[in-house]
Amino acid sequence: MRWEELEKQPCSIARSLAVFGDRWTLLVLRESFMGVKKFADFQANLGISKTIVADRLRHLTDHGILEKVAYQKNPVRYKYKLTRKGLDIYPVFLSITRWGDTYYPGKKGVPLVYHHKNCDHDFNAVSICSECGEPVDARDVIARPGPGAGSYARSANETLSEKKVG
Amino acid sequence: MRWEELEKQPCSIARSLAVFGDRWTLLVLRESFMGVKKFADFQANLGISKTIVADRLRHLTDHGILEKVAYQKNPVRYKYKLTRKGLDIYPVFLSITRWGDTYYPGKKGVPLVYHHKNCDHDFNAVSICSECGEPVDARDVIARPGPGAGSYARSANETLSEKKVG
DNA sequence: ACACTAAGTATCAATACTGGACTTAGTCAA
DNA sequence: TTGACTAAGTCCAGTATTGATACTTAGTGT
Repeated sequence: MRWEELEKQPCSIARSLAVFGDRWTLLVLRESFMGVKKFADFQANLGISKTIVADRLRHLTDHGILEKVAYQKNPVRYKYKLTRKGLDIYPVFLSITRWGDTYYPGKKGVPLVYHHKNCDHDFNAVSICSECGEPVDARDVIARPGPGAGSYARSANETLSEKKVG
Repeated sequence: MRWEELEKQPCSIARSLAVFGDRWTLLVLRESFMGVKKFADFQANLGISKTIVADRLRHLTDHGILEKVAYQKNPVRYKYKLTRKGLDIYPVFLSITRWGDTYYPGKKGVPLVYHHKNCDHDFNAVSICSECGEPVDARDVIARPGPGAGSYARSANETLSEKKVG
């Protein structure tokens, strides 16, 4: 399977990963969420070559996740800022952070503390069910084909029609 | 920066991505969450070579995310099941799904519908603040160094000490 | 004229991935 | 009792993709 084929799969995970599911793309996004905006800063913080930075920034810009804006003229210089579409990826990073904090906190504790301005508390992110408001556990979820499923075969020794997640 | 260096960074995102932030690893995990357990099914569903499947399953097993269990003897056959540590990655996939459903739902609607057995409703995942219970937006979060931060330099034209996310 | 900066590109070497053959330990069918 | 088949892999060669180094561009400052 190729990268571009991913985009066409009837699966929101595959389609999302086609957009930002690459190692460096995810790290570039992390930098964005940390407030980094300039090409040179992305490169310096990540310690990777300019080729990758340029490629990933272009990719994210093409997909409407970052916006390239000139912040000065003569010579023209650019910054990359998150669009609404990009900001909406934040829950993914909160979830990743939560998992990392839980299983790899380090000897002295977590590396970063996240503070919620609205309620003025340090917090963790919790994934809840939109309907009942309870935290969701993988074992309590069943995935069924939706209206956009189309017909495609998979195998897991059961059909996809009623499959327990996990 | 190399893959292994990622693991040592004082950042839960970097450390988590070192474990599962690879394209194929993420897709293997998706299959796991869809109920796939057997080597041959991972390979068939993903349409990738056995070499990669073997490599990624070993990687996930080594990191305690999947568990390799013999489900029969004579001849011995194995299945790969999610551990608690693995199941706890589920919120990451819920968040990815939510984003994909929002921005790439397809013409006919979402490809998969997720059903919460506990409340018997189809649902979406929402990332909320553990303290106030409100949905978290990237712009409302500030990241500060935590107890495990150590001293390391970054640049974003500001210090890391008080940085708005986004 | 020369050094310097931010933001890139071009070239080529390193790495990751594919596809096929092979392995192992067993079953089933003729 | 040979031959075909299965699941779960390994190994190897060739190809495709990725990434690091050096170069480019368009401007400023001295």
